Amino acid sequence: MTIRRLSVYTRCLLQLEEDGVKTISSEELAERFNLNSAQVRKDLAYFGEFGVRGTGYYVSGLKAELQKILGLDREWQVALVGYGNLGSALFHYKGFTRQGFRITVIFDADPQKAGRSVEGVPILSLRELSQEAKGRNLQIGIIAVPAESAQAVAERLVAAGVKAILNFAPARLKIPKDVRLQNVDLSIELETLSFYLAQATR
Amino acid sequence: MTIRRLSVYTRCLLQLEEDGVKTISSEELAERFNLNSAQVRKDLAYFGEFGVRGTGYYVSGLKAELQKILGLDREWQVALVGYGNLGSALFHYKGFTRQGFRITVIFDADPQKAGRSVEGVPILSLRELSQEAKGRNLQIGIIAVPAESAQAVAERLVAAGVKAILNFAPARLKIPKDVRLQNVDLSIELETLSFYLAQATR
DNA sequence: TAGATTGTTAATCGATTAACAATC
DNA sequence: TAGATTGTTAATCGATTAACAATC
Repeated sequence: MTIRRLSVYTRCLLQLEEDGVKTISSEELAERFNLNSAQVRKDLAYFGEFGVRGTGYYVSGLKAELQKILGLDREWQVALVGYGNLGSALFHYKGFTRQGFRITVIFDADPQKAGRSVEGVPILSLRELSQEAKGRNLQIGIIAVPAESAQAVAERLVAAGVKAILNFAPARLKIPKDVRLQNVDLSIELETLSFYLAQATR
Repeated sequence: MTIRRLSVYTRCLLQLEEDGVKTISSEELAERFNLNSAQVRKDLAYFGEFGVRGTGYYVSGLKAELQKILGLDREWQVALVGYGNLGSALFHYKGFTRQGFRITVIFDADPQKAGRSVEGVPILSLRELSQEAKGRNLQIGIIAVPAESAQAVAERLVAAGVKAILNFAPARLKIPKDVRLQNVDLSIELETLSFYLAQATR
């Protein structure tokens, strides 16, 4: 949860910097997100003494620190697996590139797609993932394939040396403990909403 | 958090039912998700006495109860706004329909798309959202448009009577308190991973 | 120095877990 | 009745918040 908040702070600081704001207090920062100022200070202080008593935090300084902590000060090589609607949407989403996430290779099972390339990024055959992925120094894998093939894809990504996986397939992946897995489960999000609606109409 | 877990339990029970399993104990259920059995019992007991001491929970009975609690025993009318790559991916994602979420209308700003229809669902002009949405009894809106237009879309959805919004745009939406908002933020997910990677390589 | 705001300690709150009487 | 497992109370843990000395 702290990390998610750091991510939110960072985006806010980027905006503040653009707006020409030089310093910001924990109080102001907290206000923007309905958080507690003590929580903001604690989140930040955990990673170092970034603030100046009586003044607050220097926007660009803090931004740079947080980017470093979040690993946003470097480029990450990302493999996208699955180039259907979702995969395509993720590939074209500009927010990723802006932050140093570089999708350098795409894999897809469809022979029609494999062999082509989009915006200079090659689409390779899914079956060749294991060989093709090696030597590319991939750190992150994004899984955007149907649930059935997700586990197999995950295993190949792990074999290719990927240490972090973002999974959009509605499947419970089993992967080694040293590989970090982040699931995005659309059904859970929708069901949270329908729970709320169901409660409201009773 | 409890609601998210209920959602997970439900999916598990569906699987168990298919597998012909009749009863399951909180212990077994907990094991599957690395949870504590007391937590499972507490989550369930909060909504009623669904278990049988000495036996556990009847799979199909509990499934039905949870579906009712989560509002999955009825159909929800969903409006999808934005029919780009992401919107299209969401529309074709079968997981939604399976659970009673019916996308009955799509809105898009592109005049090329407006007027067409996909799988019998009309794509209407975004500008007409306010009028067109009325009378359709929409309960849920999914926002899959660029960040710039997200706020305007949200306001129109609210005006059309939508009480729950699932937002994929990287924007902080301001909406009335009685409307439930669920954000899916892809950047935060990726940044959580890059934080982990950055830590690991130090 | 006076005012502002941090970093941090102590207090509070909520969520998770352990333990067990109730009961099938 | 004996064994199993629930629902629930009490204990524990972790995260959030309040308070304040340190200090710019």
